[in-house]
Amino acid sequence: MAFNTSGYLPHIAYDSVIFGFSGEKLKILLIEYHKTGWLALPGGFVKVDEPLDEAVKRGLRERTGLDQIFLEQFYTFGSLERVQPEIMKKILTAHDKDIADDHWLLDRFISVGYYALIDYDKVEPTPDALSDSINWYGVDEIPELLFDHNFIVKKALDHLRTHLDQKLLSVNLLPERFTMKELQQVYEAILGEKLNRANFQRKILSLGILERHEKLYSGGSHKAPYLYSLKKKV
Amino acid sequence: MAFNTSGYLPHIAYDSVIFGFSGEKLKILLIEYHKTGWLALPGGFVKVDEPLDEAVKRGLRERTGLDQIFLEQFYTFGSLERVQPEIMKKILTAHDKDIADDHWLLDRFISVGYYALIDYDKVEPTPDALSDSINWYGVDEIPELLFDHNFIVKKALDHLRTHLDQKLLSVNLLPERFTMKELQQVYEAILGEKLNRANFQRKILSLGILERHEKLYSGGSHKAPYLYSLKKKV
DNA sequence: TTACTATTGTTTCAAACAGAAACAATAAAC
DNA sequence: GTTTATTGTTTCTGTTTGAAACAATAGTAA
Repeated sequence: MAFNTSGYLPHIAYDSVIFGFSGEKLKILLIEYHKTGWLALPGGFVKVDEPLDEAVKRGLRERTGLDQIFLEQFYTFGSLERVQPEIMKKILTAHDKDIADDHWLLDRFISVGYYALIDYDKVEPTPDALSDSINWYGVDEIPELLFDHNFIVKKALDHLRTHLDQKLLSVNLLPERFTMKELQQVYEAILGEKLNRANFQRKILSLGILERHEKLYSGGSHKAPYLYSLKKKV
Repeated sequence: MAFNTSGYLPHIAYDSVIFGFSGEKLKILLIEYHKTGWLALPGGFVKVDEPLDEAVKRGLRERTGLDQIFLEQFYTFGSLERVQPEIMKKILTAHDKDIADDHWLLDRFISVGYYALIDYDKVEPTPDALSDSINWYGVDEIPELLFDHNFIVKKALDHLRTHLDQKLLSVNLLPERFTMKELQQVYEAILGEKLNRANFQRKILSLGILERHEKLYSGGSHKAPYLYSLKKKV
């Protein structure tokens, strides 16, 4: 075990699965590492005197520019298979860093998985020091990722699907005001199946947590849909 | 940050909420620390080359003597409020250990919460080196616990309640063969409310995952109930 | 102005489900 | 046999859900 003067807790990391909805598809953000072209989830480390949640928010702010976003922890990954110091070493050396064999980043890490739901259109994805680029990928066309990140994405999607309905989680993927059709599209993208329009509207409205606003005249030659927003808490 | 030759990962712990069902009430195991009388969840640490899940199983085996038990991770606790080195120091010194101020156990810990469901009657609770005793406490009469352990118990119960139905989780709290009444009592103890007998039977049987066996003649002067078990997977 | 079209909001109808109560079966005691 | 306590099943009713039809309406085009 290497001594570590980085200011970060050793052995502990987080990975975030950042979901956005593009208008038709559910997507997540992936970073591409310098030179190697390897893809992975955006993640980071926890400062020694920083709450875990706060560390994840910090990383998200740096990556997306967004604050106040929906963020939830879903699982902590602590297997041994996920430990691959050779990979980490290559990433670091590709970035022109000269790394000692006992550098703390080459140690074993246990990683806490978080997922975020954000308004796709409000984001300016920003790479960090180690990554060339950060881009959106549809959840049904995720390429091979480093470490156990494909597994992490799968777990995040599972979690999102089973908790979809609590308090209309999914509105976090839309702008403040949205139409019923947009909301249904988000549901369909997450669940990966078509839903019945009439029943969807009935079910969502029966939750009683949406507020109906003015109509949205889009210019189409048909009835204009209402805009909705989440009811403010009383 | 102190250097650590213990063979355990620093800064990472787990806490386990071990549920058992006594025939009427849902209970959990709590340890009492040497001399101080302080109560806490049984927990432990992860060896440097040990999978997280394995570490928790190991601890459970030592505490309960049981292997092959139902175990699930539910949340990871990483706030700063949970860091209380003074408390940890008192526990260790009460145990006649002379502890340096930079001992690794006094550092900040992030703790992964697991819960286990076990057959109450099969367990011989066993204290560890630091604890005097380990005993059952009804979930509605949990005393004040150390650190954030009351919060951890609450989160575990929440998680158990919302996931109760998946694959009849709760049968893990009963012996292999059980009556419908016993199963209903487990449900009632977990949910904290009475359920309708006829509807419960109908709902559970409609899941189609129980096998019906011979009747259980208890000696009571009334119709004998059937015994059930979980269907083996095909 | 008046059809016409595309889309959205609402209603209807039947099937499935859930909650409460009644009914039926039965093991042991008297 | 009769009685009693408990368990297994059915019936009745009201509610929810799924699929389809119906109604409303914003623009387009004759």
